[in-house]
Amino acid sequence: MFRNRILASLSPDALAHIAEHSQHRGMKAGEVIYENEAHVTHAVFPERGVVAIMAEMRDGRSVQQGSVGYEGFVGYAIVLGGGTALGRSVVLVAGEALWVPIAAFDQALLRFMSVRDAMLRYGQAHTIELMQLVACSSLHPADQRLSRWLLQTSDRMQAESFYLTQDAMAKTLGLRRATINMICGELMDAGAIDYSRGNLTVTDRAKLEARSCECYDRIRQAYFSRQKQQGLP
Amino acid sequence: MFRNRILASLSPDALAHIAEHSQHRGMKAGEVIYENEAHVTHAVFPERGVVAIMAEMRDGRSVQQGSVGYEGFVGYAIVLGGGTALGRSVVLVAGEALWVPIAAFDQALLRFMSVRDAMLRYGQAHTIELMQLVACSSLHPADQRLSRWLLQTSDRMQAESFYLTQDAMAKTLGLRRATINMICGELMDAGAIDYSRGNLTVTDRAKLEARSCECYDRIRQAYFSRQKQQGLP
DNA sequence: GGATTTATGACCGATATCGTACATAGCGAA
DNA sequence: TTCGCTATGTACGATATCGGTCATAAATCC
Repeated sequence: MFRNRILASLSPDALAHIAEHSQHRGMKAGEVIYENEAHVTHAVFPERGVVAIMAEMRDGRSVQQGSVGYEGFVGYAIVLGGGTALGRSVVLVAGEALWVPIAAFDQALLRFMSVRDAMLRYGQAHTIELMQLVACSSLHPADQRLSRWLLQTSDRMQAESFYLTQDAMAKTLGLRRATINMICGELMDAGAIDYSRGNLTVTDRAKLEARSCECYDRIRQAYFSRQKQQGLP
Repeated sequence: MFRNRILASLSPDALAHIAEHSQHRGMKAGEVIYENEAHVTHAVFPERGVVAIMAEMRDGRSVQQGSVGYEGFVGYAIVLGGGTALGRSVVLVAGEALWVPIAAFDQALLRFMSVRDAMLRYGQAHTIELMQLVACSSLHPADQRLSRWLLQTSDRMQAESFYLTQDAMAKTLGLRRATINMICGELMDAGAIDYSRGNLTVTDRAKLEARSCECYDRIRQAYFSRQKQQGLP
């Protein structure tokens, strides 16, 4: 039914309620969903494609603080009760998403246990991801971080091939394009990826995992293998 | 009554319920509160001192993923419904804390709106902090990060002086002790801090702010902006 | 088909940080 | 007091990454 994993996990009545009030929209690459601290009007559940949450610094440099694909949603601030976006969300790889108005979403949170459970699960995975990313970007060299990030993006795309320029990768990882270029060359020489003018393919996932840091596995586990949860009022 | 800002913000009935079932304990520097993924039995609200949440990598390197002082608590995993610690929490600067058993805490969450509100507020601030730290550790040089971190630690201590070895700072920021030593020298030359054998004093907060990155302000705002200034020294 | 834009590959010197090692000063214990 | 431990200051070469620039190939537009 829904590719989005959170939506797919909801009980039928919750899903019916949400779907009734929502709409499907395409996401074009580069499109900004929310500016940082913008008023959040919808929870956006990607069905396909990847949204990057970006930090933009005063000096113009930027770096990704997290990303969202079919396994999550944009607008976590709603759950935290803030109402303003925690970062700048930009479409990194084009796709489409379900836009759920905040009123319908809040009501669903209130009414359906399956929605609350899903939010707790996502909140936990998301928090673990953020914590691991703090460590990763402090400790791990650029080639390992890029390898990790390519694997994560491939996971979130549920695809081995997608469109991404070196420039986009550089902005995302807070590195220079020249550095990305060099590492991409190494990864191609190693046969881990194939790359040409934005058309990126992960050709050998095992090789890419070998070149990435332990953070990839830890984050993947946070999203894909923690299931025990308890309900919260 | 309570120095801990979360406890201080609770309604009298909630506070009475929590205090009744809890106990005060000292925290010695170096003491481990929870190992990573350990079973969480208490929510720990520091009254004084600072607890660091550490990531430990397979190669033995470590780095701080966040820290907790009088403005927060250790055991956020409880709120997320996980029950297992999200990182390794270690006492960085000695102090004392209120230990609230998980049963009493869950009950308070269920029963008192003020507890739920406090958790949402803290969750939001904590999430913003993590996101900013991801950006900071990707983009900002060691001297700015150390300056930011000293300011944050001073804030969490509500004091200008505290005990911290260069070795502890190095482990915390994921840098070499030699690097810390160099930067501390610069900060002392600039008159921003005073330092000798672990006895650290922030002598000129303004100078330290000037040398730190914008991340300090952003994180401080996340924790302190929607409340009255709570006696920052 | 030619012009323009986009994305790349590559190069330079500069600099921040690393890994390691070693010598010394203060401090507490015996 | 003397000893031993802890914390420090410092030095060296190695390496990763930066900042900036330029040339070129592919794609796109007219």
